Amino acid sequence: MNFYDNPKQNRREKILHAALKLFFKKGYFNTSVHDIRAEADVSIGLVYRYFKNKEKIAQVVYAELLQGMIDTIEQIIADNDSAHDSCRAIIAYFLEKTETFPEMTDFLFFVRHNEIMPNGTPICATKVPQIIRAMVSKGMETGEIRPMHMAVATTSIFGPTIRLIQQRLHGIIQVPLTTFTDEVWAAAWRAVKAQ
Amino acid sequence: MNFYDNPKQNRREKILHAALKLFFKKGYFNTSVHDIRAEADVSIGLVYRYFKNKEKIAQVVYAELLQGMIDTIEQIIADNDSAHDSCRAIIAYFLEKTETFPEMTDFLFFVRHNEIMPNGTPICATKVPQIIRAMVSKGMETGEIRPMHMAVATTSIFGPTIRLIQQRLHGIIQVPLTTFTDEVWAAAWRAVKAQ
DNA sequence: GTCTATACCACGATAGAC
DNA sequence: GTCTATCGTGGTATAGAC
Repeated sequence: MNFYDNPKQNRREKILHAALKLFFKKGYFNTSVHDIRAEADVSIGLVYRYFKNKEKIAQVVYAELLQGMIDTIEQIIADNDSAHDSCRAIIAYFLEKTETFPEMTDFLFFVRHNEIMPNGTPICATKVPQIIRAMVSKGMETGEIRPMHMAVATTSIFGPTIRLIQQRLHGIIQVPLTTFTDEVWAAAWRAVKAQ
Repeated sequence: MNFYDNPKQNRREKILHAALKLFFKKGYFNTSVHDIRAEADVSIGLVYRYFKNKEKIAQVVYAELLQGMIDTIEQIIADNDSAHDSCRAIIAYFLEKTETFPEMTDFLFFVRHNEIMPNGTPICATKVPQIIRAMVSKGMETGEIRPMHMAVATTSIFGPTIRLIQQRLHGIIQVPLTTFTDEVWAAAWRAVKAQ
């Protein structure tokens, strides 16, 4: 159980919640530890009792969000036996999460981790691309997906979805992304499916 | 003539050059005005003589980079008479620019403008999407592109390219993106072309 | 136009009581 | 575990000489 879906809310989780909320709203560098303290309604001393410094807060937020995404993606891949079905389910998950929990997709896809966490990320940021590549690679071997560069295949499948999310978070798109799930999936699949 | 392709380099342009270089390397918030001063080899007083504050520097950098991109895209659209050709040329331009001038695509596509420029962007950030939409819209009317939601069409065409750029800038992709131009274009076109 | 010196303050982080 | 009070630094911005 991660901090972001814990209704009990002990103080440590309240701090993480407050931090993510403010990072999303104002950005990491425009958010002071005092802001987090106030939002979480605890004292400044307590924040530093639980977390060594501000960067560490971001690292923990990041690690837990990422783990949640990895778990979901791995579960999806385990539950589906074609690349086709796995990809479709992952796209649906990304779009739906952006509507219900935009802080998550924003933080994982668009926050500049190198800038806010110069001292190495605990979990390798390339874990998700790795899992995705393995799944797509298998899809190519079985003949579902046409032979192409791995980088082109993965970005052709997920790039449109991620760009939709970016535009939605920027306010360029004003309707729920779930409206587009079927259509964006169909287009992505046309791009990569074997002839 | 914009600051970034001016070989003469008067002092104002040197400051803008230095700022963009450091924003790309360390990020806006990790770059102090003193850093910019040192990189441009001018005094701190001079920086503040030319620019009201740090945010203003970012605004000018942004406005000039964006204008350069808008000019190029408009030129491409004027030079080509099908959406097919225009899109291909724009994708080639994005990929090539990322190799020769990564600071540009990084700043325009992935910098969080709301965070570093809370006081309104001078040029509307949505100008490029507008131009793109008009061009794609025309392509739909002429029957080149299949009828679909505009947001899905544009992201299906350019999303893969933009995601490739993001991964390249993050070091996930280690070969020049121009390697993929033909392949990523072909895939994007399969996604949207009329049956 | 260009420089040096410095004011000012917000913020990250710590000390230490309870 | 939780709090209040406070320190020190780094960074934005200005003053004012040349």
